[in-house]
Amino acid sequence: MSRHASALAQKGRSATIRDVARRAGVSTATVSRALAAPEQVAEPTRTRVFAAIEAIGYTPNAAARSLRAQSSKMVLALLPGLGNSFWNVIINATEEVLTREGYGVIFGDTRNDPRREAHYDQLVRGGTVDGVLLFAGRLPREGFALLNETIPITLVCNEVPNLSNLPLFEIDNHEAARQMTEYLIGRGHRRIAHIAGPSPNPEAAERIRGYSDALTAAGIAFDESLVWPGNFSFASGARAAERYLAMTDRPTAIFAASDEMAIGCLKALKDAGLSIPKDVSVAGFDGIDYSAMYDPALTTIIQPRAELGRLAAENLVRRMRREDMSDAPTRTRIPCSLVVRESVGPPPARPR
Amino acid sequence: MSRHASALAQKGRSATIRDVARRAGVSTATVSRALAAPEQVAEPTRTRVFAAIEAIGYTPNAAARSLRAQSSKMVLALLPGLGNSFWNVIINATEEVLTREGYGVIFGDTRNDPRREAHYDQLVRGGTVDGVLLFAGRLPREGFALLNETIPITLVCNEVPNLSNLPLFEIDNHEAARQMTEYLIGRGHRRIAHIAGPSPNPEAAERIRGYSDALTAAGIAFDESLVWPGNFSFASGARAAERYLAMTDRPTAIFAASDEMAIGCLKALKDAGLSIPKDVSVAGFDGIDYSAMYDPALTTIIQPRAELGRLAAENLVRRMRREDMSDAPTRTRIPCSLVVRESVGPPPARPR
DNA sequence: GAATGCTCTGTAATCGTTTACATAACTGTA
DNA sequence: TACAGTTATGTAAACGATTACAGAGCATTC
Repeated sequence: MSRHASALAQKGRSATIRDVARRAGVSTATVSRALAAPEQVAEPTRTRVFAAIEAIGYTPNAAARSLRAQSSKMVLALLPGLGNSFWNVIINATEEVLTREGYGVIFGDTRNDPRREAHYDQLVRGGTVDGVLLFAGRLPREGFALLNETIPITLVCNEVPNLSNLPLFEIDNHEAARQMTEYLIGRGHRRIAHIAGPSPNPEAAERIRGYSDALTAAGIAFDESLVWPGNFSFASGARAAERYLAMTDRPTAIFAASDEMAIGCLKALKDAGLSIPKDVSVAGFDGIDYSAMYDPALTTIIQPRAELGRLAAENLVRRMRREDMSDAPTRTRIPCSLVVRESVGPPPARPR
Repeated sequence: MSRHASALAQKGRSATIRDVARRAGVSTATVSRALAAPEQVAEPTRTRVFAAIEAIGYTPNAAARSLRAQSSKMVLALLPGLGNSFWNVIINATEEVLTREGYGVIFGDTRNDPRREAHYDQLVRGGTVDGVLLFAGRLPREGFALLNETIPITLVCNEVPNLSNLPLFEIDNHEAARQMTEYLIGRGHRRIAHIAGPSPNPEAAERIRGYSDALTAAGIAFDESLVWPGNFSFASGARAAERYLAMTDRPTAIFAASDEMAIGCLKALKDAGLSIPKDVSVAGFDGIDYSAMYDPALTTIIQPRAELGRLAAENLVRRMRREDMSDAPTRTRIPCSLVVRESVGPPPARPR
């Protein structure tokens, strides 16, 4: 017996269910059952089986299991940029939930590259994954094979135009942006600029709408020239700062659609010798970890990122397990909060 | 024919190699060969096969392929904390390389949790992955089944005590820390504190050694009470700041073993009313994106993170492909650079 | 004592590929 | 013409699990 085990080890081949069955003196069916439904096998047999498993050091082969069971217990999480710190917490939370529920997670990033898109497409169509968590705003060309609805897909923080019938978890971007703008107005600002997110992004558009609606509600005319383009990056925040500095009739507050842009802008402003919030107020959006560490600490909207990730993952799990077959296009909006810190103050007294 | 295809679609079953073979009027072997080694199948046949594949929309089943080929084309990347911004760039680079080379990546985080460790252990032993990229400093208990050397493992930025015979890619932490300390001394500092990394971490220890060696070389006595504990987090940097503020005989410079600790410290110092670098200098380590955006911008050591990730991934790929069978324990040290920014200045003039 | 039901286990088909081996159809050469 | 050497294809056996079905053994019921 032990000679056999060592022979296995030498061949580099790992133990199979047959080896376990042989050692325990039962059939492979019994071993399989002992693992999947222990209550169905008699106590003495079960003990023998587990002893054999332990002795041989057996782990079921995932490929064989997937093949037979037609399910891989794997999930694909597709992000727009793996390196962005906004996603950190969400990634963590989803990984947490999925691992707990017995799923592995494959993280991916298409970057608009057709070859990468094809790669992830294969993963879906080849049955490597049982479900997809879509963080990426843009869908691989032709909408992926995903659309065939072969496996469940859940959207997180990113509405996807051609996938409007899928469950989506996000905050109310319109409301949050409205709230922040209202707050700025409340502090006395009337000329407020907005550094927007990338234009094809529906969430960015919602934030612009919230900003604009708040202005209108306060009787302030929406001025399109105060909406500056951005793409959520530091660099685009810095570009917005340049724009600001070049102006003669400067706004008294700048509301960025992401913390990274706010910080990029802040840094450029400070480098130009301005003092925040004395000379100009800056507000962010997202509530990434750094927003609290910056000096001045950023007044921003805190997205409950962990909760978003958790809920989306749980939704996906339920659907992969067919527990939740309601295919109603549920759009779940998690409440988020405005946190007042140091980067926003009253507008500077106007020199007359 | 098309009735058949739609029948398939209706059953929800995806097309198999048999369907392709039937449609193209060849055997499954030929289809398989057309895919794996096109030059082995005659031109007209090949065209027919590809036409059939296209028409049916066939993608090989990954589980079946893995089972038969005994390899999954998947890699497990184990990190200490998925959400840490130090890893972002490295994650990106490894994902980039591995995807390009036709591998999928599963990112994981054990968090010292036995259940999670077991989960990842299964992944390795069950053949879900062909190789492991180990970013985590600590190995799952008992050293994982990994140690059986069934599949290649490559270490990144983290020496693992019981895995000293594996290829490792990192910077020269001792040299980098020595260099930074030397720089601080060069700016006139003689009383320099060090916020250390977590104590079991070999890299953290190397940095302490570099710091200490530089002091000694400059004829400054190493003072153990100036080495403060930390764990690479903002919070531990802030705790170090408290310690500093409570001192009567304060050091003139603080050298943190990570940028996050430096920033946490900086923020606490500034909140206490100190001005950096006028009142005290602060240096970081790592060169994360935020280090350049902070105010003052952080003088730090820039780790070539993308290169580290790329090299490690390429090394792993070679070994998974058996192209590089040299099992020599190669420790590759990538050079890194000190970048001078704003957070370090000369020591303040001493009041006498 | 036969019929019925229950619990436990085994037999063998199946999942969808890959690939060793066999075969067939050529080409070229002696 | 026969034989060897190519080249292109097919046949069928794996890979390692799960599971429908069947059967054995035993207790219960009429």
